[in-house]
Amino acid sequence: MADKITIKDVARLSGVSKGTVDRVIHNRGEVAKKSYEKVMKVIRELGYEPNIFASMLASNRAHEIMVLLPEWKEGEFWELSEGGILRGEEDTKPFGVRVTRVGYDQYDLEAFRAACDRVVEAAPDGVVIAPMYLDATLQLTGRLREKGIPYIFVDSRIEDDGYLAYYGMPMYQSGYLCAYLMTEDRPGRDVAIVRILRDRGRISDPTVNRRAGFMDYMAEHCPGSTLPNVFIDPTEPESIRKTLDEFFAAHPDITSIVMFNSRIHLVASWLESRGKKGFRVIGFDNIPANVAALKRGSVTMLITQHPDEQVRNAIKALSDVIVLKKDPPKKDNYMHMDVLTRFNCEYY
Amino acid sequence: MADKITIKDVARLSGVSKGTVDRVIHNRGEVAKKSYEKVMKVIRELGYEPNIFASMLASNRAHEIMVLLPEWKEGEFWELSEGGILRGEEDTKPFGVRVTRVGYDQYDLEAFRAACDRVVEAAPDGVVIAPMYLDATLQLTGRLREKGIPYIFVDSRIEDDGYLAYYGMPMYQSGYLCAYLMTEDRPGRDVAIVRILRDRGRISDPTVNRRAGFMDYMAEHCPGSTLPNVFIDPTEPESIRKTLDEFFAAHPDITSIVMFNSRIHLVASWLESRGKKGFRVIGFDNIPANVAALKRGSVTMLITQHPDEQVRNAIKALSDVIVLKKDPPKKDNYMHMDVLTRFNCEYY
DNA sequence: GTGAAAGCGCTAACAT
DNA sequence: ATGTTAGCGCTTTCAC
Repeated sequence: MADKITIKDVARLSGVSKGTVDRVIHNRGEVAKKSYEKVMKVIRELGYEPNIFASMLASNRAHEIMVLLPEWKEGEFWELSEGGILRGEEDTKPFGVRVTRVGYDQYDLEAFRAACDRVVEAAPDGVVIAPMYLDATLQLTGRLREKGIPYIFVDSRIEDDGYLAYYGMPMYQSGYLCAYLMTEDRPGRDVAIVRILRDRGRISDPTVNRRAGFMDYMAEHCPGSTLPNVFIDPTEPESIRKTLDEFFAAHPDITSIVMFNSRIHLVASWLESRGKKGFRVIGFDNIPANVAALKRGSVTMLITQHPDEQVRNAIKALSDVIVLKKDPPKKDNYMHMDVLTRFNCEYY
Repeated sequence: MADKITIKDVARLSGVSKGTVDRVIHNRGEVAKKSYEKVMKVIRELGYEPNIFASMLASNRAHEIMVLLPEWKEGEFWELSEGGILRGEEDTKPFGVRVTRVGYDQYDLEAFRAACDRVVEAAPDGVVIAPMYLDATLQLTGRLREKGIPYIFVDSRIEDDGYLAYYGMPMYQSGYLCAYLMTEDRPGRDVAIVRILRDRGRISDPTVNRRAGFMDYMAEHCPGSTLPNVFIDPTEPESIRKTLDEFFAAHPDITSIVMFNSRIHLVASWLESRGKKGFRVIGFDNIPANVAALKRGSVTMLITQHPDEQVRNAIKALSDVIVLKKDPPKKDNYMHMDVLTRFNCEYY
């Protein structure tokens, strides 16, 4: 093994027993201040590092990480996170970590609260949270902090400085990038912004910042372009057709289309059904329907967020802190924004 | 802990001692066929899984993974791999794995051979190889196989089916993608292909396939474009200027430039020195000079390969096999090709 | 060919 | 408040 210094050495050199050293290491109290300091000094001088194998073996204790994410139906955005849970599980299983999934209906505040209760009750060793409701999340994190349970945010982040880390996408930047990709090499054109009728309930629309980034880029670089909005209702396929028919009849010159959430495939379907070609269509997130449309050529580019990597990294980071007692990682981690086209989407 | 079945249980139920069970598990021989089968049967029935903590603790043995990569100067392509070594080291250190770097001059066959010898002599538990010379690499892998040492290729791969895995970029596809990005939305134009005078010695030019992908895409989608080549000598700044001056004087209409290796920054510098604007310039690899040019706007896009992730994944995969006795991973792993623009390059 | 036994370094319950 | 001790599950001599 790397280190030869054991708890026994520390005990001998500080003139106490192994038991006392163990108490010091784990802050279990019941130690005279004097011994405590003596032991700490020796540990520092010797550069003692505990042997996690021996530790795990002796304590014979499993750790649990809970992952609090929205439930999903097949093909939806949050399904992408599933792979991250699996990978996170694989990464940390050798350390005796069990990963438990707690789901909730993201449109139902009470469901979110109930899920939070389940988490607090289970008192795991760490929690990964995709925060959906501000107040409820704050209540949760408050209770976790009381219990000394570390938590990491993914997807979005709330104003709460007790979190161990955050893994997410720079939303504003993603909108800025999107505008660049839309207009680079075809400046001066108008762009249709397709939006959906506001989601019920969710406390805040995370795509607001993305839209802001887009608008800012356009204002700076393409001040002449107009950017009409059109609203569709994703739950009403019939109305989508009608709405888009009317909109594009009224704007016959527009050949650039953007959507800031993961529903660009709806636009792609409409374009295909109307036999429209030559559009530049950019959307977000590599959900299966979007990738399929990308491959068919009815979506030009997708900018992706990788909820799977966010979750995987979050689980790994928690495990490192809990099991290996590593120092907390970098707090705010902005993941890469990948540009997918039909010719590189296979590899994500 | 997850499993409650220990070697003791297995021993009891198969009517032998722990010692014998251990011999069976590790194929140490010295076991009567009869006992062997009995033990195996019980292991299977009980679903026994060894406790790696206990195992690591008792054997008290460190593992070593050697990483055989080209040496680099600051800012060069292979410097990017360094981060991957570090991350791989972090990932596997908790398992008692030591990662050792063995460098060689990639332009010197004898240096490569010497590095190979050093690896074989050290007899590590696993090796990561960026194969530079076909024959010498085959000799190395032959010797490793004799010793039962697993190895993983990164960057490129040679015809040798004994490798445990390969992590690399789909070169042909990357050229295809490159052509798409170059011509999408600006079809029909000519493209200048800047190449460097052939590298000394390296057995094969890995960008050959990339160029083939590019040419194929162009032939299929832009048959009218001509694609003149111009050769520069990266070691002679003065000659680069002269060569490009002459070339673009002779081709005044060309505003699209591509390079298939990591030297696109040389073109960017020339464009800047001549005050040329409005070019579409695409190159490969996010080495610092290229990223800087991207940010300055003199390179339009970079397609990146991520040698760091390749190396990191390779180290992790080896460690999993060596320490955790996991099944060998998926053999051929093609990494994502990322499209970098000035607005998302910060996040890689 | 096989079993017995002494650890590996740490934890935790129990003495003191 | 501190020392002692019996394991945790596996590996590895060493006898037989």
